[in-house]
Amino acid sequence: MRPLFHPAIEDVQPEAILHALSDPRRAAIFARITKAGCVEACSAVSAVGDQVIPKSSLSSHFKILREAGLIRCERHGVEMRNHSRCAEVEARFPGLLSAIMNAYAAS
Amino acid sequence: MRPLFHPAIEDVQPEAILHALSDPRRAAIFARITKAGCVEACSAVSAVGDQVIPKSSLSSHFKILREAGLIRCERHGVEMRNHSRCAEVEARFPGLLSAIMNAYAAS
DNA sequence: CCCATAGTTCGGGATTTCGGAACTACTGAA
DNA sequence: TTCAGTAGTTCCGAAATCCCGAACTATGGG
Repeated sequence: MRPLFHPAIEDVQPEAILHALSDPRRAAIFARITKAGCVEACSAVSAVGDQVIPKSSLSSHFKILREAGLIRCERHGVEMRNHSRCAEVEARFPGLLSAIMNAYAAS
Repeated sequence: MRPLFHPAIEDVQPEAILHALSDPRRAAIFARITKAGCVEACSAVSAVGDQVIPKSSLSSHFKILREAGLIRCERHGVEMRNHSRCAEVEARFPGLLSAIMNAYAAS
């Protein structure tokens, strides 16, 4: 399997990050990956709140997060490990991710 | 003319703000309104960069910014005055708007 | 092999966005 | 008061995007 595309941190665009996180389900997925020590399988987040997410939708959510530069995905056997790129993104856009996650937590 | 709808600051949702600002043109419009002492006519931002924005599109951009709680619009004679709600939003979601605007400025 | 599991891709229906044209709201001048 | 001009909104069809079930691919264990 060919390795998945990940943008270099300097190619990461604010609009892509805002678009990715403007969906509360994606924001919740990203928050969970970031909190969970930066490693988790995709299907581990098969539901957000009480809402079940079909796996085709889930797959596209992960793709959007990945292409926005928010997560890094690599296959380990049959499952995927998802690492948060939180630290890299924070270095490039200081305060952005923490402010967004705080805003969701406060709402 | 009936007054335009504006959400109360406590009803403002992070996803609406992120969605509104995930479009670089809307982000540029918001930045301009915020910088320009919080007052400006809609048609004063008829272009962003070298890209002309048709007025029906401009109207919908302003509507999205307004309904997201980012700006306050009121008619004064034939034109509209747009005030940034930046301070209110910063109070509700500390650091959010400044981080977003900095990210755009840095990219 | 064959099966089970984890994700991806495909397809087409629902939703959203875009922008030109027509419309409304307001002002000032004749 | 009527007319003309300016500022924005609404309408509507085309284009783009989102959503999710079904089919498919990739991997590992019997």
